[in-house]
Amino acid sequence: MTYRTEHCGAYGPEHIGMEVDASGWTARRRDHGGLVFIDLRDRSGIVQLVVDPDHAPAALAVAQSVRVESVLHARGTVVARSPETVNPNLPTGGVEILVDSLEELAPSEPLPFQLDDEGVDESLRIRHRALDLRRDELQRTQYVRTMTTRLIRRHLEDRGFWELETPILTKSTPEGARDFIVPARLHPGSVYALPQSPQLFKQLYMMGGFERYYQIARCFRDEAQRADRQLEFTQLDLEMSFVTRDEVLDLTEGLYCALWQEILGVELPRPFPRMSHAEAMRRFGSDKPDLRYGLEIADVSELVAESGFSVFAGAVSGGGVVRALACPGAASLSRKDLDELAEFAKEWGGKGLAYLLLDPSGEVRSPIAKFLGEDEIAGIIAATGASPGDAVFLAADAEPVVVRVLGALRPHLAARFELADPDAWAMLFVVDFPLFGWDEDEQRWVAEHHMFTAPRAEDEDRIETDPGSVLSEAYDFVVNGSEIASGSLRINRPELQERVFRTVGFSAEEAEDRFGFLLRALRYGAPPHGGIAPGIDRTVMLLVGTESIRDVIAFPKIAGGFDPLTDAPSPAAPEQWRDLGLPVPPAPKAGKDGA
RNA sequence: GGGGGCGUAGUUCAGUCGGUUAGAACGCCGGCCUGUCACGCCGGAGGCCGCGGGUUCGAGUCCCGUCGCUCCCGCCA
Repeated sequence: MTYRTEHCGAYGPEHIGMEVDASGWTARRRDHGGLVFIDLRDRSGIVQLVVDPDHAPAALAVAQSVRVESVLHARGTVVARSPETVNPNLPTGGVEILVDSLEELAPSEPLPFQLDDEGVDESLRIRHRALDLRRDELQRTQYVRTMTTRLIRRHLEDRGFWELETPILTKSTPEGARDFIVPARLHPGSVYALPQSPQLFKQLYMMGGFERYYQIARCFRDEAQRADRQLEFTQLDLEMSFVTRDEVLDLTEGLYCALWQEILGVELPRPFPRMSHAEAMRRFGSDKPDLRYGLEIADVSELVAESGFSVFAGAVSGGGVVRALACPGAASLSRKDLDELAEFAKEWGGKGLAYLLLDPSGEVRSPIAKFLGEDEIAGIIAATGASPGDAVFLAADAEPVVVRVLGALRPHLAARFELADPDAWAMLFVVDFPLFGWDEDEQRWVAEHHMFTAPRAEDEDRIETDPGSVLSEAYDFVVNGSEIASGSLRINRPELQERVFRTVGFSAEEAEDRFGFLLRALRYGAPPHGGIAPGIDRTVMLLVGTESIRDVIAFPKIAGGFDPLTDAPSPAAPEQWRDLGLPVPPAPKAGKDGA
């Protein structure tokens, strides 16, 4: 007894004449009354079963009653299809299995949705995820995912990395994202936290002399979800000792070249470009610019400082800037489109959006043209490289506002005018991030990356005197405008770590309380070390070309962190609360549909 | 926490200016059909129009609230 001789998709001419067992799901059934065709499907593909009553009368009754997605086991003979019945759209379409006997191993009820329906509500699909996962698209996606982690392991193992584990129940730390908290039953009032990343443990591995660590690590952040963010997600977490920034970047580059080569057959040009954070912000208004298209931002402050257009002149005299970008083909935008773009700019904090439309004839149309001198208009066109048919958009305000507005406008316009080549790959390392950023709400310096990031050696002496000017050894890996990985060289001397803690406002006691275990380890000789953490989910999203992280996670949560599959999170029983020494909360609000 | 979009049959959707008994496709159920591969043909069942309130002679349609889904902002070291 065997369920299958071959997987469904593996049948071909070489099996003709063979007596075989075939099992799988009923993908489709075509009942001709006297003759029934069944598309039998498994992970590998589809093979057609033919149930002919002249050949196997008993099998016909089974074949006529099975519903789609029922699980079948057939015995029969592989036969060649006659030339006119060959199906060229099916890899196995040259053959079929003439059924001798047919057994329904597990019937399926009528489906809550059809597998090939477009646009089925996602919470319904996730609720029936075992069914949904049978879809070709999700099968392929999970295969790319398994290929990705397999290649990662091979690539890193070949380079001396050890796959090492880190705790899931760990210590809650301040700063950064909200922690998921796990009450500790044996220590009433105390909690564990789920890791936001294995950051400190991998550093301890380096201090423990392990040299090269990696882990396909699940990370947890109790923050709002997004199209590309889940409460729990997977990172390739890696760390190296006695390493320089460029060695980490080279390794990352080599890994991604291997992934793209082996999974997509794409040869990525090396080296990947490296751009300073300051340059990225200045030229593209973003720390993760999409370099598949231009739309580069030009500073025209000097040009319009004395302009008759008071908005421009006023911005410059008030210490702000005027910057512009040219969008190809945008001269044809309607008044309504332009109003919407101005509205878009306001949503991002701008006061509005000025524009010049360059007609194909070369004539310039603009509500503000009458305030601008000929030379100003010519200068703006020259600075942005605008051509006839383009539109130039200008923002005038304080520099951070202008950067923010134009930085948001750039991908918005690129999407509107389909400026990004869908087949292009724009890999980029952004380097030289600031070490600190000023938090307006809390009125203090905060770590831009995280508190364990090393400052550049040449900036170290300004940590106390001018924190905002200190650049760090942090870097991001950006693909097509998405942040795919983030990393840094770490601090490896306790006194430097203490200086950073002080700068972000930690007292010595707080630092000791929160990160005593790190400081303790640093005191006994930490190697220079650094690493990076590429997002596995986002990498797979790129490889399969999806916009939604839920497409690459087998069992994702929907908005609000709810899991329609298991209905998690679910209320804890009163005795569970009591076990934890916690008060029993009031009954939760009414559920779905106000029922 | 805030803003936008969407909630009509099992699924995806249509539903005119507020007006008769809310439609289509697929699926489901029954019948016919021996070469289909999105099989075909005939027939049938299936609706608290998310929920609650309001306006109106009359509400799927307009208004308010609410719940759900979704995208975005905040947030995400």
